[in-house]
Amino acid sequence: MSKIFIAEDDTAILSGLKELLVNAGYEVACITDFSISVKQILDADPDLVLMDINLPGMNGEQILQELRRTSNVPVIMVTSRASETDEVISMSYGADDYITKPYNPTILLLRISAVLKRFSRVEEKNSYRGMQLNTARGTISDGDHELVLTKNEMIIFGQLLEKQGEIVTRDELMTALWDNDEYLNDNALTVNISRLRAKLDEFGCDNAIETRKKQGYVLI
Amino acid sequence: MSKIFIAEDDTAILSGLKELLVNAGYEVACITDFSISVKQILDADPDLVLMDINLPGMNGEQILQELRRTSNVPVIMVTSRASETDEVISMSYGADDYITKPYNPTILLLRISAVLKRFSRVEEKNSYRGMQLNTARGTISDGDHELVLTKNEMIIFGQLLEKQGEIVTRDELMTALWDNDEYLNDNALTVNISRLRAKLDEFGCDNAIETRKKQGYVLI
DNA sequence: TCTTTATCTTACAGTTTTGTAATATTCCCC
DNA sequence: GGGGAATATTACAAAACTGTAAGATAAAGA
Repeated sequence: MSKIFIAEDDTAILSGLKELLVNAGYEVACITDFSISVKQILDADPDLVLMDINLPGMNGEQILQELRRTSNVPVIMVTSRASETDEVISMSYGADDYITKPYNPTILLLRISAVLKRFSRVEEKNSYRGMQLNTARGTISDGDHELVLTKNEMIIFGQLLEKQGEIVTRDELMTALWDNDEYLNDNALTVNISRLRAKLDEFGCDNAIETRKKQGYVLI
Repeated sequence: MSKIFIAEDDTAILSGLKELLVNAGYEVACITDFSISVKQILDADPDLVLMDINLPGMNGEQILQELRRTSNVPVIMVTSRASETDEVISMSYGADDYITKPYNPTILLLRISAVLKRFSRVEEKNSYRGMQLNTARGTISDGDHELVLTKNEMIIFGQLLEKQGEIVTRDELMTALWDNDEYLNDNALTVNISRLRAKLDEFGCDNAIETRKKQGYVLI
């Protein structure tokens, strides 16, 4: 369930939005007092922010600019401006979509779902069987345990994950591993695959990598 | 300079778009014959795709769906449909924005620039001083040479890069490195920083990491 | 079924990575 | 400017990583 933060000071509009989103199955957080701060948003750690461009004190564009310094959370701007150009300008500040008031509930929900889907598309590349892949740390974790992969294992797993369900040839893997400039024993890859499999098995991911003889490997 | 692929079969519209985009400083690629295929787009390797939703043979939504199986390249759909809902539905297929015909040139350019900016925001996190950081491979490359970092070096560099220009405390770094469950010699971090610095220096990035005594480190 | 070829496993050794300790240097604060 | 804490450097040894080789399986084709 995705959490949506609503940055809106008009209580009537706010409660309308809240009801709409809760009924659509979202978790909703909103500003607690009548001044919005970036800290409030960051603390709530939402999956998406719905922000009125006209907020008391600071305007939405400023908030957005400040938010963008530390976060990439998707933001949809709610604007009452008539000019299309103004809307696009607000997007150039880093918003991901915008919608004009008065908004059509169905369209708002569709836009929210589109933005969330677009983002999960970018991020889901880093997950496998519900586990999180942390490329910078070279680990896979399922919340409880963490599997540490070596550099070679990471490269192989990364290649396989990028094309999960599809065949990755041995050549592709060897190029990714050794850049082909130094030709290594053809078996080196086999050994590395074997080691990765052993680790994945031990971690509970049995038979994650399937061999397609004469073709390559597939991450199931 | 960003490369934009135009998937449009109407030659009049196509040449109009082409002129507009080239004048705006973009590099333009387009379909060569009158059937568009996903392969054509992938081969051109564009930074953004501008696609008419009504294409001969296959419709734009199908192309988009197929494209999305192997690529995350941003796509703007050009649609002539009147209903806002239809537009949003096309977005739910994985488009990143849409625009209705007849389009306003200024708005089209603004949208293109917004989408490109949004994407570079997601991706630029992985670059430093014009060099590309490849977390999966554990390397930094400037096109010519490649610097191979060890796991520890990668973790430290990753943390610093994520907050480039801001102070990262020693505690944060130690948590990232060792998760605090095993308390290590406080000096272990210092040594690892020292090693990372040596490598960066050797690679030509002199004084990339500044010490802020009693506060932490900053990646310049 | 038999042969051939692709892939797998295991053990080993060279190399790299990494934490420790001892010592040196830097910089804050009085 | 000097004492002292924070940070750096260096050398070393243990641990982890990785390619090689030799032999074991497994699958495809005849």
